[in-house]
Amino acid sequence: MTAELDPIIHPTHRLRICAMLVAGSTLELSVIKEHLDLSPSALSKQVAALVDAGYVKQERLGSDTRRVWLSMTREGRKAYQGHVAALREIVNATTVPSPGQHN
Amino acid sequence: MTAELDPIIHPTHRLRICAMLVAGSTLELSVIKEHLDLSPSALSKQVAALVDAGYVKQERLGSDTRRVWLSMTREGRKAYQGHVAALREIVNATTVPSPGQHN
DNA sequence: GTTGATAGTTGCCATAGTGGAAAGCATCTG
DNA sequence: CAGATGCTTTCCACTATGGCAACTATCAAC
Repeated sequence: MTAELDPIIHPTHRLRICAMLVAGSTLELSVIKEHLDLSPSALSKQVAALVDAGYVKQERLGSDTRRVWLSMTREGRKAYQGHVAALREIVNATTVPSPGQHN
Repeated sequence: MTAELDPIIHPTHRLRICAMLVAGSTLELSVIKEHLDLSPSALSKQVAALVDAGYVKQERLGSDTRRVWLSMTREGRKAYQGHVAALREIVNATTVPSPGQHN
Protein backbone atom coordinates (compact mmCIF):
# COMPACT_ATOMS: atom_id res chain seq x y z
CA MET A 1 0.00 0.00 0.00
CA THR A 2 0.89 3.66 -0.02
CA ALA A 3 1.81 3.20 -3.65
CA GLU A 4 1.71 6.51 -5.46
CA LEU A 5 0.39 7.47 -8.82
CA ASP A 6 3.32 8.45 -10.98
CA PRO A 7 2.68 11.65 -12.89
CA ILE A 8 5.20 10.67 -15.55
CA ILE A 9 3.34 7.48 -16.31
CA HIS A 10 -0.25 8.47 -15.65
CA PRO A 11 -1.18 10.53 -18.72
CA THR A 12 -3.05 8.33 -21.11
CA HIS A 13 -0.59 8.05 -23.97
CA ARG A 14 2.36 7.36 -21.73
CA LEU A 15 0.36 4.83 -19.77
CA ARG A 16 -0.38 2.97 -22.97
CA ILE A 17 3.22 3.16 -24.10
CA CYS A 18 4.44 1.73 -20.81
CA ALA A 19 1.83 -1.00 -20.83
CA MET A 20 2.92 -2.06 -24.30
CA LEU A 21 6.56 -2.04 -23.35
CA VAL A 22 6.12 -3.92 -20.12
CA ALA A 23 4.16 -6.53 -22.00
CA GLY A 24 6.33 -6.64 -25.06
CA SER A 25 9.84 -6.29 -23.83
CA THR A 26 11.42 -4.53 -26.83
CA LEU A 27 9.28 -2.87 -29.46
CA GLU A 28 9.84 -0.75 -32.47
CA LEU A 29 8.62 2.78 -32.10
CA SER A 30 6.55 2.41 -35.23
CA VAL A 31 4.65 -0.45 -33.64
CA ILE A 32 3.70 1.79 -30.77
CA LYS A 33 2.78 4.54 -33.12
CA GLU A 34 0.23 2.33 -34.82
CA HIS A 35 -1.48 1.67 -31.54
CA LEU A 36 -1.69 5.25 -30.36
CA ASP A 37 -3.46 7.91 -32.32
CA LEU A 38 -0.69 10.49 -32.25
CA SER A 39 1.34 12.52 -34.69
CA PRO A 40 5.00 11.57 -34.98
CA SER A 41 6.08 14.66 -33.11
CA ALA A 42 3.66 14.18 -30.26
CA LEU A 43 4.67 10.56 -29.92
CA SER A 44 8.31 11.47 -29.98
CA LYS A 45 7.78 13.91 -27.13
CA GLN A 46 5.84 11.48 -25.00
CA VAL A 47 8.55 8.90 -25.43
CA ALA A 48 11.18 11.49 -24.67
CA ALA A 49 9.44 12.22 -21.38
CA LEU A 50 9.71 8.56 -20.43
CA VAL A 51 13.34 8.43 -21.51
CA ASP A 52 14.16 11.59 -19.56
CA ALA A 53 12.60 10.04 -16.48
CA GLY A 54 14.86 7.04 -16.92
CA TYR A 55 11.90 4.75 -17.47
CA VAL A 56 12.50 3.80 -21.07
CA LYS A 57 15.59 3.02 -23.07
CA GLN A 58 15.98 3.92 -26.71
CA GLU A 59 18.20 2.03 -29.12
CA ARG A 60 18.76 1.81 -32.84
CA LEU A 61 19.00 -1.89 -33.28
CA GLY A 62 18.29 -3.32 -36.68
CA SER A 63 20.09 -2.96 -39.95
CA ASP A 64 18.04 0.15 -40.56
CA THR A 65 19.48 2.55 -38.04
CA ARG A 66 16.72 5.05 -38.60
CA ARG A 67 14.40 2.85 -36.65
CA VAL A 68 14.18 3.25 -32.91
CA TRP A 69 13.48 0.42 -30.51
CA LEU A 70 12.15 0.93 -27.03
CA SER A 71 12.28 -1.05 -23.86
CA MET A 72 11.57 -0.42 -20.21
CA THR A 73 14.47 0.07 -17.87
CA ARG A 74 14.45 -1.72 -14.55
CA GLU A 75 13.52 1.55 -12.94
CA GLY A 76 10.72 2.03 -15.41
CA ARG A 77 9.30 -1.37 -14.72
CA LYS A 78 9.37 -0.65 -11.02
CA ALA A 79 7.69 2.70 -11.47
CA TYR A 80 5.06 1.18 -13.71
CA GLN A 81 4.33 -1.60 -11.29
CA GLY A 82 4.01 0.93 -8.48
CA HIS A 83 1.70 3.02 -10.56
CA VAL A 84 -0.52 0.11 -11.41
CA ALA A 85 -0.55 -0.91 -7.76
CA ALA A 86 -1.70 2.58 -6.85
CA LEU A 87 -4.41 2.46 -9.49
CA ARG A 88 -5.61 -0.83 -8.11
CA GLU A 89 -5.73 0.56 -4.60
CA ILE A 90 -7.80 3.49 -5.71
CA VAL A 91 -10.13 1.52 -7.89
CA ASN A 92 -10.54 -1.40 -5.55
CA ALA A 93 -11.89 0.78 -2.80
CA THR A 94 -14.70 1.00 -5.32
CA THR A 95 -15.44 -2.59 -6.06
CA VAL A 96 -15.72 -3.66 -2.44
CA PRO A 97 -19.02 -2.11 -1.45
CA SER A 98 -19.39 -1.45 2.25
CA PRO A 99 -22.50 -2.98 3.74
CA GLY A 100 -25.45 -0.68 3.96
CA GLN A 101 -24.58 1.44 1.00
CA HIS A 102 -26.94 1.60 -1.90
CA ASN A 103 -24.96 1.86 -5.06
CA MET B 1 -13.79 -4.24 -24.85
CA THR B 2 -13.14 -1.08 -26.82
CA ALA B 3 -13.80 0.79 -23.60
CA GLU B 4 -12.29 4.22 -23.76
CA LEU B 5 -10.32 6.17 -21.24
CA ASP B 6 -12.43 9.14 -20.19
CA PRO B 7 -10.40 12.34 -20.14
CA ILE B 8 -12.80 13.89 -17.65
CA ILE B 9 -12.23 11.10 -15.17
CA HIS B 10 -8.62 10.18 -15.84
CA PRO B 11 -6.65 12.97 -14.16
CA THR B 12 -5.51 11.79 -10.79
CA HIS B 13 -7.56 13.96 -8.49
CA ARG B 14 -10.77 13.39 -10.36
CA LEU B 15 -10.12 9.68 -10.55
CA ARG B 16 -9.80 9.59 -6.78
CA ILE B 17 -12.91 11.66 -6.31
CA CYS B 18 -14.91 9.35 -8.53
CA ALA B 19 -13.55 6.26 -6.83
CA MET B 20 -14.59 7.61 -3.45
CA LEU B 21 -18.04 8.52 -4.68
CA VAL B 22 -18.69 5.26 -6.44
CA ALA B 23 -17.68 3.46 -3.28
CA GLY B 24 -19.39 5.75 -0.85
CA SER B 25 -22.60 6.76 -2.52
CA THR B 26 -23.09 10.22 -0.97
CA LEU B 27 -20.20 12.03 0.66
CA GLU B 28 -19.60 15.41 2.10
CA LEU B 29 -17.15 17.47 0.12
CA SER B 30 -15.06 17.99 3.24
CA VAL B 31 -14.58 14.26 3.53
CA ILE B 32 -13.17 14.16 0.05
CA LYS B 33 -11.03 17.14 0.76
CA GLU B 34 -9.32 15.31 3.61
CA HIS B 35 -8.36 12.48 1.31
CA LEU B 36 -6.94 14.60 -1.48
CA ASP B 37 -4.09 16.96 -0.99
CA LEU B 38 -5.64 19.98 -2.65
CA SER B 39 -6.47 23.55 -1.81
CA PRO B 40 -10.16 24.37 -1.49
CA SER B 41 -10.14 26.24 -4.75
CA ALA B 42 -8.45 23.48 -6.69
CA LEU B 43 -10.80 20.89 -5.26
CA SER B 44 -13.78 23.02 -6.07
CA LYS B 45 -12.67 23.25 -9.68
CA GLN B 46 -12.06 19.54 -10.06
CA VAL B 47 -15.48 18.79 -8.68
CA ALA B 48 -16.99 21.42 -10.92
CA ALA B 49 -15.48 19.65 -13.91
CA LEU B 50 -17.22 16.44 -12.90
CA VAL B 51 -20.48 18.26 -12.32
CA ASP B 52 -20.25 20.02 -15.65
CA ALA B 53 -19.74 16.67 -17.34
CA GLY B 54 -22.91 15.42 -15.68
CA TYR B 55 -21.00 12.80 -13.74
CA VAL B 56 -21.51 14.13 -10.24
CA LYS B 57 -24.46 15.71 -8.49
CA GLN B 58 -24.07 18.40 -5.87
CA GLU B 59 -26.58 19.01 -3.12
CA ARG B 60 -26.78 20.96 0.09
CA LEU B 61 -28.36 18.41 2.33
CA GLY B 62 -27.91 18.81 6.05
CA SER B 63 -29.08 21.45 8.44
CA ASP B 64 -25.94 23.39 7.58
CA THR B 65 -26.61 24.49 4.05
CA ARG B 66 -23.08 25.65 3.56
CA ARG B 67 -21.94 22.07 3.32
CA VAL B 68 -21.99 20.37 -0.05
CA TRP B 69 -22.69 16.70 -0.57
CA LEU B 70 -21.65 14.81 -3.64
CA SER B 71 -22.87 11.70 -5.36
CA MET B 72 -22.38 10.07 -8.73
CA THR B 73 -25.10 10.35 -11.30
CA ARG B 74 -26.11 7.27 -13.21
CA GLU B 75 -24.20 8.64 -16.15
CA GLY B 76 -21.17 9.22 -13.97
CA ARG B 77 -21.22 5.69 -12.69
CA LYS B 78 -21.43 4.39 -16.20
CA ALA B 79 -18.57 6.58 -17.33
CA TYR B 80 -16.46 5.57 -14.36
CA GLN B 81 -17.10 1.89 -14.95
CA GLY B 82 -16.18 2.33 -18.58
CA HIS B 83 -13.04 4.12 -17.62
CA VAL B 84 -11.99 1.45 -15.18
CA ALA B 85 -12.73 -1.19 -17.77
CA ALA B 86 -10.47 0.61 -20.20
CA LEU B 87 -7.73 0.85 -17.60
CA ARG B 88 -8.00 -2.87 -16.98
CA GLU B 89 -7.76 -3.61 -20.67
CA ILE B 90 -4.63 -1.56 -20.97
CA VAL B 91 -2.99 -2.85 -17.85
CA ASN B 92 -3.98 -6.45 -18.30
CA ALA B 93 -2.18 -6.68 -21.59
CA THR B 94 0.74 -6.25 -19.21
CA THR B 95 0.12 -8.82 -16.57
CA VAL B 96 -0.41 -11.69 -18.97
CA PRO B 97 3.16 -12.26 -20.08
CA SER B 98 3.49 -13.93 -23.42
CA PRO B 99 5.70 -16.99 -23.34
CA GLY B 100 9.28 -16.38 -24.19
CA GLN B 101 9.46 -12.86 -22.89
CA HIS B 102 11.84 -12.04 -20.14
CA ASN B 103 10.26 -9.39 -17.99
C1' DG C 1 27.14 9.65 -55.97
C1' DT C 2 22.68 11.90 -56.48
C1' DT C 3 17.94 11.76 -55.69
C1' DG C 4 13.91 10.84 -53.32
C1' DA C 5 11.69 8.47 -49.69
C1' DT C 6 11.55 7.27 -44.80
C1' DA C 7 12.22 7.56 -39.48
C1' DG C 8 12.46 10.33 -36.04
C1' DT C 9 13.47 14.85 -33.55
C1' DT C 10 13.11 19.67 -32.60
C1' DG C 11 11.46 24.53 -32.59
C1' DC C 12 7.58 27.24 -32.79
C1' DC C 13 3.19 28.39 -31.51
C1' DA C 14 -1.45 28.15 -29.98
C1' DT C 15 -4.37 26.08 -26.62
C1' DA C 16 -5.81 23.76 -22.52
C1' DG C 17 -5.18 22.21 -17.82
C1' DT C 18 -3.74 22.98 -13.17
C1' DG C 19 -3.15 25.11 -8.75
C1' DG C 20 -2.70 28.67 -5.22
C1' DA C 21 -3.83 33.23 -3.19
C1' DA C 22 -7.13 36.33 -2.35
C1' DA C 23 -11.59 38.21 -2.68
C1' DG C 24 -16.48 37.17 -2.64
C1' DC C 25 -20.98 34.96 -0.93
C1' DA C 26 -23.91 32.77 1.79
C1' DT C 27 -24.68 30.74 6.06
C1' DC C 28 -23.95 29.43 10.68
C1' DT C 29 -22.69 30.43 15.69
C1' DG C 30 -22.24 33.04 19.79
C1' DC D 1 -24.43 42.06 14.92
C1' DA D 2 -19.56 40.18 14.48
C1' DG D 3 -16.77 36.70 13.40
C1' DA D 4 -16.03 32.13 11.72
C1' DT D 5 -16.90 28.63 8.30
C1' DG D 6 -17.67 26.23 3.75
C1' DC D 7 -17.33 26.76 -0.70
C1' DT D 8 -16.81 29.34 -5.20
C1' DT D 9 -14.77 32.48 -8.34
C1' DT D 10 -11.37 35.50 -10.24
C1' DC D 11 -6.84 36.31 -11.34
C1' DC D 12 -2.46 34.86 -12.51
C1' DA D 13 1.51 31.99 -13.30
C1' DC D 14 3.15 27.79 -14.81
C1' DT D 15 3.11 23.39 -17.12
C1' DA D 16 1.55 20.18 -20.54
C1' DT D 17 0.00 19.01 -24.96
C1' DG D 18 -0.33 18.65 -29.90
C1' DG D 19 0.26 19.80 -34.70
C1' DC D 20 2.96 21.80 -38.37
C1' DA D 21 6.98 22.59 -40.58
C1' DA D 22 11.80 22.45 -40.78
C1' DC D 23 15.76 19.62 -39.94
C1' DT D 24 19.03 15.49 -39.50
C1' DA D 25 20.20 11.12 -40.62
C1' DT D 26 19.71 7.07 -43.05
C1' DC D 27 18.17 3.99 -46.60
C1' DA D 28 17.00 2.42 -51.36
C1' DA D 29 17.17 3.01 -56.27
C1' DC D 30 19.39 4.12 -60.14
